[in-house]
Amino acid sequence: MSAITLTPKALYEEVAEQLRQRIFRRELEPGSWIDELKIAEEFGISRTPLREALKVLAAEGLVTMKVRRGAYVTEMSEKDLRDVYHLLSLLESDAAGVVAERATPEQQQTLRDLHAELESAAGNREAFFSVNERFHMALLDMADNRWRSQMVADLRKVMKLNRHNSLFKQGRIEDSLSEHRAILDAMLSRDPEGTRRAMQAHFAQGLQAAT
Amino acid sequence: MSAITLTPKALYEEVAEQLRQRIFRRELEPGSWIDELKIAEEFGISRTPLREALKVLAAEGLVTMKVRRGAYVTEMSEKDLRDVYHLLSLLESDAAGVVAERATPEQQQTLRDLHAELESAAGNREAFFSVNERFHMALLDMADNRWRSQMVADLRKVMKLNRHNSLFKQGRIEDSLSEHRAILDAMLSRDPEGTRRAMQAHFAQGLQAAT
DNA sequence: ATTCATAATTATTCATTCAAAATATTCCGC
DNA sequence: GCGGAATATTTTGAATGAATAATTATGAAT
Repeated sequence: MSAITLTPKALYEEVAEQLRQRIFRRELEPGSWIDELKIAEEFGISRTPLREALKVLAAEGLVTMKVRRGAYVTEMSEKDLRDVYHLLSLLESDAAGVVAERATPEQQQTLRDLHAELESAAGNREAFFSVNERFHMALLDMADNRWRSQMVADLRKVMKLNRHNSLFKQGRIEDSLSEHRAILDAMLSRDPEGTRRAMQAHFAQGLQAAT
Repeated sequence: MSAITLTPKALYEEVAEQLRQRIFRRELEPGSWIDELKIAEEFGISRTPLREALKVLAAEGLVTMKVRRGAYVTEMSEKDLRDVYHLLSLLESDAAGVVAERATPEQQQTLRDLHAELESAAGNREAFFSVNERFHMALLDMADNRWRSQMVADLRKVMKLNRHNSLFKQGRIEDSLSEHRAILDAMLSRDPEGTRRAMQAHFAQGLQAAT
């Protein structure tokens, strides 16, 4: 009957995801060296799939490979943070503009629903963060450009390297919500330029809060 | 005296570059399967560094990994071509705007020089293509955002997968030159908005010629 | 004759082994 | 006691080998 799930993903993919989680949880700190032997032993695997996973993470920007000296968790400077924010703002505002132009009524409803979910999650930091991410990713999907979606996904990953990852300081959740409302309003009015501006304002505020 | 061996790059990096060349030369066709054994034998290496190189190329988007099926050269649809062009336009026009705002007199001179070189290379397709790439990359460098530079470099690589890679049909070189002139003029006048518009026009024309 | 199942072959994926390089430690000399 | 060189240990990088999974082909049954 049920799927025995024979190798849904390759081992190196699984390992890559596990490593991401460890990095995001700061169990592996930015700037620190990644001990291949130790990690391989902890995971109960050999070094080969681990090394392949590290190459994937290096391509994403999460780790940095130094020749003959192994892998290091990427360190984000203040400038890196600003630069990545700038790109996210550029890419996501563009995507939002596209969606404002082309969204079907069903897609508009989906966004309304997600926003409602976001409003009701305002009390819970974790839930808010999670729904927020879903909202942004849904938008990206609707904009229908797999290359942009991939880039944004990668940039959002490296963003998580920053210790001020908690984008949400005092009152930031309320501000973020009202910014989201502005984005949604412009989008539902099919106002691409207004949507882009609103999204850019959202990111500008986010950067402000993160630094 | 001289450098004896000096491993400047890791083997898998070398292999990745070799594979890129083969893909760009269409010795490995889009959609075709990459035979690990065969390639490893041709390069005289083992499968291990080759597999690591393939992971890097997969992250760049040049090859696509299928679970338990190996690596395939990525196929670019017409839509993919348009989507990638759209992103290059977005990212490079943004970069050009930044340079228009912040370029030092020395950097402005460098761009003038590169443009002059481009004008004089107008007769030679290969040379023109090469200088053109140098111009765009110099601009990216000056815009000083390593994340954007990396993304643009990757996107430009996947662009080369397209058979209409010859961005330059009849008369395209002359048009391209005049577009470049417009970009440069706006940039030297420190007109960010005009520079962005000129760069976007340049890419719109490029897409037109490529489809 | 066609379809389904099983077996065999082929290729990917992971582990183990080996070699080379870099760093750290120790020993000897000044 | 300090500094430098040599050796040893640690660690990355590459190769080979073993095992698993998938596809294809063949055979049998309906």
